[in-house]
Amino acid sequence: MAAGFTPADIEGPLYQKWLDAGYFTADSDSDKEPFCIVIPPPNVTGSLHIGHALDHTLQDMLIRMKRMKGFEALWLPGMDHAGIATQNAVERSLAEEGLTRHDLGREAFVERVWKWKRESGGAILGQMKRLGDSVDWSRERFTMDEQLSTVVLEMFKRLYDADLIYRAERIINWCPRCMTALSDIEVEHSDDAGELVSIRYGDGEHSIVVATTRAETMLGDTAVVVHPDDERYQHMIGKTITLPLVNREIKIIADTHVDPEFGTGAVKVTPAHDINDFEIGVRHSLENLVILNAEGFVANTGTVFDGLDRFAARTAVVDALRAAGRIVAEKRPYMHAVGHCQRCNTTVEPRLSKQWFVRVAPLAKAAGDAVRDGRVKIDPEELSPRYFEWVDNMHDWCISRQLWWGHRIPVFYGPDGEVVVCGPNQTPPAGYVQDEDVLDTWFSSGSWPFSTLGWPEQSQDFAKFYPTSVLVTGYDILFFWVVRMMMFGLFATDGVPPFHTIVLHGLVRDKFGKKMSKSKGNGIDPIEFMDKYGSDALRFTLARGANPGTDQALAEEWVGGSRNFATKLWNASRFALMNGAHVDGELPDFASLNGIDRWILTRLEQTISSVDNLLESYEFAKAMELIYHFAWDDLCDWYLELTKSVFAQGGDEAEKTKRVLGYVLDQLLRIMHPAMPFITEELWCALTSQETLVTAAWPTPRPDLMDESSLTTITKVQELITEIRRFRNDQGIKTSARIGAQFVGLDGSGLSDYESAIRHVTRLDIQDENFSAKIEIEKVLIHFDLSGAIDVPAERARLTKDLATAEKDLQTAKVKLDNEGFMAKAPLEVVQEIRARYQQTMADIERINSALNSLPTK
RNA sequence: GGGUGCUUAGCUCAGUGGUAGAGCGCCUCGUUUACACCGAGGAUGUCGGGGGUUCGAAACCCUCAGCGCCCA
Repeated sequence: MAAGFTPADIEGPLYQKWLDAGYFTADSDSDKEPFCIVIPPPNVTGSLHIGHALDHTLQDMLIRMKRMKGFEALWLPGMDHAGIATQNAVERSLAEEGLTRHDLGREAFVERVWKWKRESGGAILGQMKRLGDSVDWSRERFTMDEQLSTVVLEMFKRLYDADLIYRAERIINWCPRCMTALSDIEVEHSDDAGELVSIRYGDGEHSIVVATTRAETMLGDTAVVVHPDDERYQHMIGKTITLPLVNREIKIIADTHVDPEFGTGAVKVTPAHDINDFEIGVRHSLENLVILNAEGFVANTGTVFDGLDRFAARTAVVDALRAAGRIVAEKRPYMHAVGHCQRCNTTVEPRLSKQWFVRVAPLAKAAGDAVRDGRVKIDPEELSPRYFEWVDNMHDWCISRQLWWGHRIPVFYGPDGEVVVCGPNQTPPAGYVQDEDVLDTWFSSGSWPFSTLGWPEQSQDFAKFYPTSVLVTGYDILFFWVVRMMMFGLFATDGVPPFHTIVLHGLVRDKFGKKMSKSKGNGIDPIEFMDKYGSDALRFTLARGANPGTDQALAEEWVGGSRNFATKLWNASRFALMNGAHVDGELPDFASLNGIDRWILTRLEQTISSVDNLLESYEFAKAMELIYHFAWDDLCDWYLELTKSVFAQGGDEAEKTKRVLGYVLDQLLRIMHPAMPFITEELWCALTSQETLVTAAWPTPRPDLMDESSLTTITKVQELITEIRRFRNDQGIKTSARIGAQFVGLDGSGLSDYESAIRHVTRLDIQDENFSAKIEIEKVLIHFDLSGAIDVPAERARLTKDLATAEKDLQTAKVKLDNEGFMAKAPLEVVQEIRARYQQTMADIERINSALNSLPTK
């Protein structure tokens, strides 16, 4: 084994070895119980960011553990085609050649996108290999694959036939730059500085003041609305008023939707450009005037503003109103929520247009019920209100996208407006023309858990692995994707939810807990960290920070710390092998082992059992914490140190310890493997001379290897050693200096078996002399050979400090025991514990006092 | 505006009724053949403020303050 651990030397070759051996390839023919996770498909244009690294680490941990537990484990990889993002990317490269997609035409453009995908898409797949993802590459899927595209047709047809897809003229979110409709979730809201302008409509008695942040929309106003009970406007309801600049008469209507307390209590209504106004318009049969074209320019108003873009028009309209004396108030900046296109950040325009929609009410209800009645669990449970809030209030889903890259809507229009929807293998009547638009990307990724497994065919994969087991993703895409999979899965497979558990993790933030963003420049590149510290270190750091459903801060130092941990494990294994640790068959008879061996085996059993429980309940951080402390504290700091004297003495005792050490490492590496697959594989193969840890068995409980009493005994040994070290430290004795000492009373403490181990780690030699310095540590009297040079003040300070601590503890216990309420009402168990603590502390105080009194006075 | 979290050591975070914890950082000492990416020892908290429940509260309830997220 190399003296130092260099991740880069082992990671690539090990991953290749795993691929060559086919360990990750699932067998749908096997008798093993299935365990399946489908990957949240990353965007084909994307690369691995730190959020993926976290998401994949957790999924890989579950998959690797289940594989070791003997499940037929399938982790299915793939990507989505990211309609808008991909089309944007290819259009950008076309623009460099001075071309637009229209120059190429639809067919050539789509071919161009495929070419781009082959050459530049899917960079993330190689990065997943760096991370060690144990995905089944033979089953890799892409949402634009032929099979998955067929599923899209099938789903569209079935939903349409079930009256769950319809076409309608509605207000949708329109991106004037991407030139397409967006669904609600593709719009991000932020509080922006805008303006609030109050405008007087009408004159004198017959006038009303309305306020707006979008003055240009007044060109499309078709009404002013007030609350029916608002006394200020009673005389005007039902009349008309003249719209300034346009000189059009618009109605004054009453609707309870208006909040009379807000502003003037009167609201201008632009039904074609605002969702709330649209709904009012429907209730009152108002005319919808579209005053902006697809590019966001004012059009068809017959005013001087035609041809201005919407922001220029806003200024121009306000100027014109001001000139006409119609501006009552102007407030700038006025902070208000503005929607932006998720992909290009352009301000989204609510726009009336004809689109295809999914009628979500019944689907969303089914998705909500599946969680409500417990068929699907959300972990952690505290996040389910967010899920319910969404599914219970979901609006119909606009699925049309005015793009060329994606699944073209399988609807054909006849010469007389007939509508025909074609499923797979169906062709439209002659002369019918297909809808120009494509479907939202989420429409295909909503089918991901079953489309990737071969549905609607009863394929072997589908039969074996559907429903999948758990879905692991960030809580931030609960609405984007998880809800859609739930709706589609329940619909497509007759009420079978696509997974039984949804595991939600949080976001990775910077070291100060701030959200990472391009503008702040505080982003973290996982590849850089893998280069510097190794994949295992990054994975362990992320897993250790993954408390259920909560965000985690990540700093380079933390990853460095995990690298240190990996190195520690490497060195400990090297030490073990150098000392002949090995694994061969069963352990020596447990009862014949010394207390130190029994202790480490007991601690190992406890650790295995807790780690298993924690991983099974998705408590990744806590599991990693236990592993870290068992490996570093129990194994390295104590067990390896205490066994050094055993190895030094050799003989039968040492032979047994070699086997125990080998066993402990073997088991530890197994439970660490899901989190740190590379280093554990390397070390385990060196230790056991076996082929791979990837398919080795996960540890099962071994109550026969537990001895609770060893915990108490070794804790006493540890306390004694710590006290001796403290004494040496306070006395200024060098760690390396060997000094003479005699132990008196080890027998009485039941620690005589450990004398040589204690002497070894505390570097105390036996000398058959009478020493002047006598120090009592714990209950053991230790005579030190300090050549008469004991540092009395230092020792007095040490003991005085101990005394103060003990007295404080005594006081705390005494207060409780003197409290009648406590004695009467506290559980007997607790009372006994406090009583024992009281007696122990009394004894300590006595001991310390006696030690203080025996110190020389000068 | 509606919902929902959070506030514990210098920093980032665990801790759902019984003597306040971890990692990193900090201080002192140290090359004792696994490891200086290390070892040994040490310091550090009116658990956001105020009330209440309880024998006992960081934890449960009320309230105030500050910060965050989601949805309007």
